[in-house]
Amino acid sequence: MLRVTAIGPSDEARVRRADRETSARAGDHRALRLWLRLLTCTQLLERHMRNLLRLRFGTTLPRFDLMSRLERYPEGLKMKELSHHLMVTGGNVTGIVDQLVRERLVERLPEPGDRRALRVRLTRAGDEAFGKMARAHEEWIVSVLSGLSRKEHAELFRLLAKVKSHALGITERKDGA
Amino acid sequence: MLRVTAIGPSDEARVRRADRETSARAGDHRALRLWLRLLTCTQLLERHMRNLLRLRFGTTLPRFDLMSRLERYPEGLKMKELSHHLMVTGGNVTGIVDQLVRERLVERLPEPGDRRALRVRLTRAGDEAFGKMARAHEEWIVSVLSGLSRKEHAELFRLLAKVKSHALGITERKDGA
DNA sequence: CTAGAATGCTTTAGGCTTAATCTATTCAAG
DNA sequence: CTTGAATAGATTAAGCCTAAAGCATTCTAG
Repeated sequence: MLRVTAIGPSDEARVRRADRETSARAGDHRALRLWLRLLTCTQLLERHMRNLLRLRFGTTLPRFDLMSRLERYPEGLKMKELSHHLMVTGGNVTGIVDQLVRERLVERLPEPGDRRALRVRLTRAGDEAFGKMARAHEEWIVSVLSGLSRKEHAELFRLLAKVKSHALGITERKDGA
Repeated sequence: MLRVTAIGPSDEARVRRADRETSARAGDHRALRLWLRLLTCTQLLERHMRNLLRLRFGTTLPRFDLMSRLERYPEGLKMKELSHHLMVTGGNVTGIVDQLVRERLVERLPEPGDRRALRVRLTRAGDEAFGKMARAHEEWIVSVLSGLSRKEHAELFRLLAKVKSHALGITERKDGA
């Protein structure tokens, strides 16, 4: 029941694949197809990264992201700041930091002027562990995106910026209609 | 500690936002920045959709996705096929179908020639419920992606296709190095 | 026919994520 | 100073998702 219509890679590839966006119907709106493709792409790459992080380093993407953020702030970040940077809820950050603290990769320090707040920082061990992972991670990303020319990279970057800023404009209105 | 260097929207927007990709350092590889932007964009849109589905219809994106897939196959799909289409594990599909069955939106039917397999199909109620949601969903998508011209849509679509096919080539190799 | 492999699905354990709620602390108005 | 609102973080309940293991059925060599 797969479409055999037009564009795309080899026949084998078309048959082998039947993911979320491949079989969008002809009548579907352009925007819908674009969204499905965006979603598929991201999931594909994200899954690839998750697998590699798990197999090579026994860690997960959220843990890696959090450490990656801390690595840019040697003085540490408050929980609130972390949750803002990572675009996740505070409760989520609490859980991930808990694990990393257990593994001695990050530490919670009191925030001098505010007894409510905590400052989270990479430990020395965390910094070292992150360094190794970051180098590998960047190689993986470069490799998985190497199908595009430098020019295409730039164009994709530009278009995504536009999507992002327009979406921000919409989602920041309190209701979404 | 935010970069105040170059491109981007207004100053307020730059300050207000501090998400995952905004503060990538100058030395980071192009590919890394592109990946972070792709991730941010997708998450932004995905979160928007999740919120709308929850607020307007009391449902979730995975449930919507599954029903959306079934809607294209009136004769139903086997669990295996569903998990392939949705790019998730079989166990995951089992759980989501369980819920939808409880809500009488889909039904499991025996597969005639194979007593191991099950065929999952929208019920009449499920089909009606999905119709309403799908119309709203498409409007939301069109709106959130309306910042791009028709030409830009096409270009983004093309570039993502390239990313996707290259990534598929890589992730299909058994190891990722 | 009959092992043994493969397949379709479910179950389990564990991690991620959210919204909502709670506690402690800080801030601001009177 | 005191009261009440706001803020920082943690906790809880529920859903999503995965990898791995398990069960039943089907297929395939011999």
